Amino acid sequence: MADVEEFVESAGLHFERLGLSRTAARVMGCLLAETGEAADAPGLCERLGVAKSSMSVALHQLERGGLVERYRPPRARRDHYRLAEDVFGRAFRTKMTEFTAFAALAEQGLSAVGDHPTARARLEHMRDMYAFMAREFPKLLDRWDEERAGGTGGPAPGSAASGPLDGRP
Amino acid sequence: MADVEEFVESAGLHFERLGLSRTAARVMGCLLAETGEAADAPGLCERLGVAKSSMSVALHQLERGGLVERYRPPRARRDHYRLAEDVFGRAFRTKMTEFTAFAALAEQGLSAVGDHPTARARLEHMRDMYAFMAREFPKLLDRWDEERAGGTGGPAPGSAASGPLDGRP
DNA sequence: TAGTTTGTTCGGAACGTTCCGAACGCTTAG
DNA sequence: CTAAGCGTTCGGAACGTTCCGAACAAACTA
Repeated sequence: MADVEEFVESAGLHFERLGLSRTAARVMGCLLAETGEAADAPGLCERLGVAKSSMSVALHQLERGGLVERYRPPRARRDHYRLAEDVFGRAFRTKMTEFTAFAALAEQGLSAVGDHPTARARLEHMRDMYAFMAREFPKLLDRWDEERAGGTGGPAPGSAASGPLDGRP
Repeated sequence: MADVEEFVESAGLHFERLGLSRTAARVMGCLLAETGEAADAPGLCERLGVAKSSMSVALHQLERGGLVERYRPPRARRDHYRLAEDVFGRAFRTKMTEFTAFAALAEQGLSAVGDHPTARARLEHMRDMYAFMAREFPKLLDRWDEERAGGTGGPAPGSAASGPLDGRP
C-alpha cells in the first residue's frame, strides 16, 4: 500500500505536464486524496511546505482553469477549496482546444505555402485530421457521460459534490 | 496571405506545448512547410539561425519521438530529414499514453487513501474515465484511417512519402 | 596521406519560470 | 477602536532548461 504523500508527489509530476505549475499540480493531488475534511489555504501551505503567496497564485491558476472551486462556508473566515464537479471533463475539453488550434495552424500553413502540391497535401492532411478529432472527441465525452449515468443509475456526474462539506451559497 | 516564416514561428509555439524544445518545434514547422527540396541540417541551421549543435540535439529528439525520419540519399554526404509518414498518428498515440498514465495515477491514489468512501469514489471516477479514453481513443484513430483511406481511394496514409526525394535504403 | 565536411558531445552562459519573503488592503472578533 | 487573521501583490533570489561555441570522432575527397 502506497503512501498518500507519495501519491501527491506523483500527481504533482503528472499534472505538471498539463501545463500547471508544480505547486498547483501538487494541490491537485491533495484535493484528489482529500479524505473529507475541508481544504483551506493555510492547511495546504503547511501540508505542502510552500509559502502562502505561492499557494494564492496556484489556487488562482486552478480556479481560472475551472479545475478547482472556491467557496466560503457561512460564518467562516477562510476560503475552502475542492475539485470542480467535472474536473476531468474540464481537463479533456481544455485539451480539445488544442485540436482546433492545430487545425488553425495547418490553415495558416496552407495560406503560406501557396500552391505547392506536396506541401499542400501534407498540411491538408494535418488540418483534416485535427478537425476530425475536434469534431469526434466531444462525442466520446458524451458517450462517457451517458455510460456513466446509465451504468450506475445514481446521480448525475459529480458525486463528490454531495460530500459532508457543502457550504456553498 | 501569410508568410512562411510566420508560420514556422507559430508552429514553434504550438509544438512546444507538446513537450518539444523550441528549436525542435520550429524544425517541425520547417518540415511541414517544406516545398519539396530536401531538408538537411546545415540548411535548417541557416534557416532558423541556430547552432548546429542545437540542431543535432533537436533532430535527435524528433527522431527518437518518431516524428522525423532521417535518411541518407545514395552517394550523399549529409543526412536528410523529413516528417515521418504517420507524424500525427504518432503524436496522438504519444498523447494517449498520458491516459493510461493518469489511470495508473488514480490507481496509486486508491491504494493510498485506503477505504475512505468519498475519496475512493473520486479516484475511481478518475480511473474509469481515463481508462475509458485509453480504450476508446484508438478506435477513433482507426476510424480516421478508414475514413481517409476510403474517401480518397488513393494510397494508404502517408502521401508525403512518395515525394521527389525518396532515397531511403 | 592530408584536408574537408558532417555530425556528436560537452561545459558554460543566457533565458524564462517558479518560488519565497515582505508589504498592503480587507474583513472580523474582542 | 484595536488587534488578529486571511488573501493578494510585488521585487528579488533560486531553480531548471535551452542554447551556443569549442573540441572531438568519423567518413569521404583529392
